[in-house]
Amino acid sequence: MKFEAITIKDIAKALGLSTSTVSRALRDSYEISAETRKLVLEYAEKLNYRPNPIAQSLKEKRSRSIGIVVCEIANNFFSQVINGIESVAYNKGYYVIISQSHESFEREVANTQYLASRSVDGLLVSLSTETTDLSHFNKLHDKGLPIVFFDRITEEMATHKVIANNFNGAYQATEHLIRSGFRRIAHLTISSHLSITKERLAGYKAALADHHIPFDESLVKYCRYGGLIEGETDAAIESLLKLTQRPDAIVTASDKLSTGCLAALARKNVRVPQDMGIVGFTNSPVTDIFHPALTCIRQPAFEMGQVAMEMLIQLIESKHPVEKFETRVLNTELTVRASSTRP
Amino acid sequence: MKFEAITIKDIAKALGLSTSTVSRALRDSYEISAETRKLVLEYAEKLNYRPNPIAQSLKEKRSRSIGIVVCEIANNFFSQVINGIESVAYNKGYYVIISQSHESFEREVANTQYLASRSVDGLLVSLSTETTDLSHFNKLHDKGLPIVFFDRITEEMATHKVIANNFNGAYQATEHLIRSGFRRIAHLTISSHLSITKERLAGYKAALADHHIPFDESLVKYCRYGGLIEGETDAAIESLLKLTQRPDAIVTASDKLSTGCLAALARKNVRVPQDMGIVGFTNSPVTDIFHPALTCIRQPAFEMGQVAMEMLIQLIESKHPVEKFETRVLNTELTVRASSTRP
DNA sequence: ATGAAAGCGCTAACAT
DNA sequence: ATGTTAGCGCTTTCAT
Repeated sequence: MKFEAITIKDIAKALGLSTSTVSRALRDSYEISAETRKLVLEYAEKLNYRPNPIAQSLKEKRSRSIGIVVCEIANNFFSQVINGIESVAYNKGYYVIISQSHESFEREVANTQYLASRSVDGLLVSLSTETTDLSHFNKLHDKGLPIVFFDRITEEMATHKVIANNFNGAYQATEHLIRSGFRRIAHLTISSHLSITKERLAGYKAALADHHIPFDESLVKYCRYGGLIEGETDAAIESLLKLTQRPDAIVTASDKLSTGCLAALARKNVRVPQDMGIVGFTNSPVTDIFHPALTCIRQPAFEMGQVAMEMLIQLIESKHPVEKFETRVLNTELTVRASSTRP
Repeated sequence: MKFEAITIKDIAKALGLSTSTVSRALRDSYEISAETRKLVLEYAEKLNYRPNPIAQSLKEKRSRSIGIVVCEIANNFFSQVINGIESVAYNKGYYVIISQSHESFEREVANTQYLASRSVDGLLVSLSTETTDLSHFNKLHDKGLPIVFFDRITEEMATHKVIANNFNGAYQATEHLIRSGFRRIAHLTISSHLSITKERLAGYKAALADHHIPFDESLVKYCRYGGLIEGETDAAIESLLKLTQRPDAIVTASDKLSTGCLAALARKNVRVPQDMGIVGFTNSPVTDIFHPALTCIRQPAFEMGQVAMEMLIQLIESKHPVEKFETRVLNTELTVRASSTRP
């Protein structure tokens, strides 16, 4: 009997009404007298009555809460996305439950299951790097659970999606390096089957092609766990530096890879930008105090969260099954700093 | 009828048993025949039956979930604490619901209320900078909801707490600057009534005193929102630089203040460490690539999360009301880098 | 060892 | 306009 919370029953008893009348008054039903409503509302207010969301969920099979499935919150990009999601959710009266997979497929599945069993009204998902099998999402989606994918999306499911313009971002980054005089540009990126990896790789290749620089497979290094694992980035950088034709610049595809790259190069006494130019995808708020200040591609993370949440609410609150799905593509932004400026 | 999830009823019907028998078999009650249990368990397994946690919560008034109340997750320290919490929670079968106050008292209250109404079994709390009134926690605590405070704690409530050794951390930071030859050391810190602020200020003062440096009130600058608000840090740094006796070093008390300070000084063309030494409290994983590399006091954030969660579980699972409370103090770690090294 | 039934807090169909 | 009642999925007391 932990919380002697006030229930509808208490109010009903005190006011000599039935629980249903109280419930209706609280829910602002039309078939209620103004008088009774006022009475109930005032009394409820006085007692600071709060409906028990658990009971509501059990009854209504909905919870006015949504689940987020991401790999990490200790990550500038994702924590900013989450803030965007929350800003919309808060205004619309939805609660947000965050879960982290730590890039583990197994954890992603477990989290998804848990969220579903908690009757979340919808899911906002960015896939883990290990995920190739989508059946845990597909099953729920088929049963009618609204899902919106963001950032790391999949083509296998027909639903709303939001991504940054990764192609353009990588294109811009690469082109900027080329225009700054770099010629042998490497690409340090994440797991090869993530959507963002493919999109960024394509942008990188396109920029090279448009500037008549031949694509060299050996200059693309994949970090399966995006630098999350100890030594992953160092190993990749090491192998780039060992190439007989060492690159003179790197486009890094994620937050952790960008910072990991700067750190690894510093350790190897490779000077940036003199010996190696860098442009990185990152949403770090402190790129300007890096050594050197990091030229970066920034994703509109907060906005992505907002858009994703709005799309999800649209799906949740739509009267009719939504048939037409949209993939919103948000622009990235290049900020030039010292790390890509040829001396 | 979103999730046609299998219920106990379905199993009962299919097996020609009553729901109570099925429930007992599932819960491994002693008063059940081995045969029936086996039958039920196998069938449940086959159908991939999952008990509905919402129904369980409603019934049992517990949820095997705990709530986290923090100001921000887009913060190295807190996201690391959360990871520590999760690591323990996951192993012990607890689910974690994270809420952010964004340093707003109102949001903190709303979040707390929501978590409580969601029947969380306990709360892990780090106070918002605006919070002075603790009645939202006190009411719940009085009703028996276990609460453990971490980092930004309160003396007003008798319960388990975990903090870093903020006094020592600040003492070490200050003493290190003194030993490095700095003499006029400022302290850039957070809201004055936060526990961490007081503890750190005391450590700072003690180090000055022990080294016979007079304490100067004008060298302590408070940022109400810990640098979360635009321009807050800049204004504080500005006012330090305007002093007729300008400081030659600063001890910064938080992540955002440390990075904000470096950025502000760079903008003002104040060279670090030549014109200004810096030691900062921060859990940023990238202090080594800052310009200059930042000497810092690191808090054992992950461990703090683990300890807090263990304490909370102890409270939750204790058969008898816990009477004896503990405040665990975890050691901080000073790492010396360029920002505090007199040239 | 098993079943029947009540009840957690709420909503809604069905009376009146 | 209001009350009665059933039921969401589960656990648990009380019968048998």
